[in-house]
Amino acid sequence: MDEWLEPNSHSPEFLRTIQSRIAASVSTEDEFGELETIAGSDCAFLGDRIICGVVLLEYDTMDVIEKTHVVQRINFPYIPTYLTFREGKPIVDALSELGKKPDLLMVDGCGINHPRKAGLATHIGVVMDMPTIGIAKNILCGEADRPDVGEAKPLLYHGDQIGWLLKTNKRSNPIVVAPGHRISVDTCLEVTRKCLRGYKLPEPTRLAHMYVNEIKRDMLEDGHEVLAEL
DNA sequence: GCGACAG
DNA sequence: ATCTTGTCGC
Repeated sequence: MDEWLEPNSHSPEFLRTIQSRIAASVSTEDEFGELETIAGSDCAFLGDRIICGVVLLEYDTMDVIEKTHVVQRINFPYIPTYLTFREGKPIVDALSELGKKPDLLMVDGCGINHPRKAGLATHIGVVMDMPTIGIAKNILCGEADRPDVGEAKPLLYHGDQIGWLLKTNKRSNPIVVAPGHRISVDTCLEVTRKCLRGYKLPEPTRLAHMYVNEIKRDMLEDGHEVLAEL
């Protein structure tokens, strides 16, 4: 349903209806085979444009296979719990430009650790019917104890575990890891840990973040006349 | 009613 | 997310 990423109405009631349908379709079971590739996505902003990039990696080595990106006009404001309607479409478009679909997508944002169980990673996972994991730098909802280095503490919400607070290294604040779609709470942590290379963020998301910022830098140097700026 | 609140 | 240099600490 195209409506689910670019709603005709921006009324909170309508948006919540879409999210409740997403939530009704989420699976937190491990529904995927052996992982050969994994992709990460992230977005940057410049003027009235959103730059979305996707980096495809080889799962075993974390070697980069391919990168794709799209630049679109921003068509929705940032409103907590409605991030999907701002970054969802661009991510799906950049993802569709990959020559080969990833076995799993790591998204910068929440998964089921969302007030209505429909974070960005979950929304994209359901719409694209693919396994996804949400990687956030801050908690949107839920509570958890502070993990020690290398440790993960359960993120609880209404008595249920919806993800983890993971401290990936000594100098960084813990990150929030949660299932997006077609993956369990335990497995999303396992996969995320295998993608760590000493940095705060797992490689898929970290490289996607660097990628979109490179593009943004290039846009500022070259033809910035395309931008509406202020 | 007040505060919190992914990017 | 974005505006931005240096600086404290391991």
